[in-house]
Amino acid sequence: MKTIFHVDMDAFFVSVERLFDPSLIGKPVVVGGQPNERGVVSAASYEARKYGVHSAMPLRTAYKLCPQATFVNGRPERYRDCSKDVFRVLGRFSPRVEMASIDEAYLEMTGTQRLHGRPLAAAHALHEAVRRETRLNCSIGIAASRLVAKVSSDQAKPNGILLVLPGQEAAFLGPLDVRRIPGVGKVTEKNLHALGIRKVGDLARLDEDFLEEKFGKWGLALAGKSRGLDAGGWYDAEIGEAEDPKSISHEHTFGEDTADVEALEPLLARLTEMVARRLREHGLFARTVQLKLRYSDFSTYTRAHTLDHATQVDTELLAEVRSLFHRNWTGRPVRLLGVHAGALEHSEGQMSLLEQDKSDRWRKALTAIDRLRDKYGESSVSLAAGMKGRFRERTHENPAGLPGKGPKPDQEL
DNA sequence: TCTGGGGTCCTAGGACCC
DNA sequence: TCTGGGGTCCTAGGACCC
Repeated sequence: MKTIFHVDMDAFFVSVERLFDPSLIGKPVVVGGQPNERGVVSAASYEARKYGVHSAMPLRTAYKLCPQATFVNGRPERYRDCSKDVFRVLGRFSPRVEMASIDEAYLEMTGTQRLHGRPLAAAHALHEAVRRETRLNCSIGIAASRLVAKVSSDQAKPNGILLVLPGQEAAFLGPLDVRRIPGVGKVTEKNLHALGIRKVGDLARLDEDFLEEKFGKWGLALAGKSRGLDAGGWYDAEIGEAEDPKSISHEHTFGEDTADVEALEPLLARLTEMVARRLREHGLFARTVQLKLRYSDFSTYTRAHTLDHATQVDTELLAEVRSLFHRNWTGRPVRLLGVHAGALEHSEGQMSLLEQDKSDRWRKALTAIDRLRDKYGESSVSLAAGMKGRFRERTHENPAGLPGKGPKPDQEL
């Protein structure tokens, strides 16, 4: 019988912010941005949740519900650093740790009894080690499947530990709302309610054929989940087997919608450069490029193109992105632009010797540029011709968008 | 309510091939 | 040309997660 831990950090972003600013402790805190900004809540403290604030809620709504809350901009680097600290602690409890997101992890604890004791004892030791070494609280769910471990950590919140004994899965899940099952969101919940299915137990009692008829493949998975099974896909994978990403994307919502090409083009270039850079970091090449356009009325369009060879070169990707943009943009004001790379491969695929040589030289040049950007900031080198002299992107390192130390801004290759 | 940004997985239709 | 059927690739969109 397997023993799996699901470790979930409590109000992670809020807790990290409180490490840096203890005056936030005990107060309603909203992480995600300022109340007058476009954006949504990334995390809310328990004090703010009392007023109905929750993650994914528009910031403006959160402000109406809880104007006395302190609104904090998210600082992803901080969260990544803290996440790594947590990961290091977890690594001492099992060689098989998988960060499922920035604030949650699965641990394969099967066969660790001799080293760490029985599951509950190990969980208490882990909880204490995390608290002591990161000053952050977490909740831990223990079960024989990923699914039940995850649901039980959720039930254990905040700051708790919950073990579901093998054989007790159905009894544990039965009384819970269907919404507690990972993968059941607003839409599926509504569809299930329409059929009179409200509790996981209702789901478990149903015939698999009925669920398959109503929901297709998803219905079968649902039947398994209602019984606590890790049926299908990622759930069945071994814990801690790192896989390559399947896609890499960046998108940005403008503070105000714009139809100004002098704003749209440079953003496309910057998003593409960020995507290309991450492709190189992973050693991956993209065969499909996708543009995302969102207009003022929130209508959203994606347009993709598959290349004849995979690439990680900024200019090749940008040429495609720009072409997609100009073929599809209606000229109306744009709310959001996004660049997405998919069909990722480990090499460019078949190429002539000449092309290969060109590609190698590109890779070397771009990798050198990546190092420059590490040193001097994202804005120090740009391939975006559209940016020349007209547009200075503001960056973290260079908040005023001014030319700084190091190489001249907007240097072209 | 006036709706971010990074992902994953699934569906469905059409093109194309055998 | 009135026309089958399966497999695979490509594209667009949507549900869902944190």
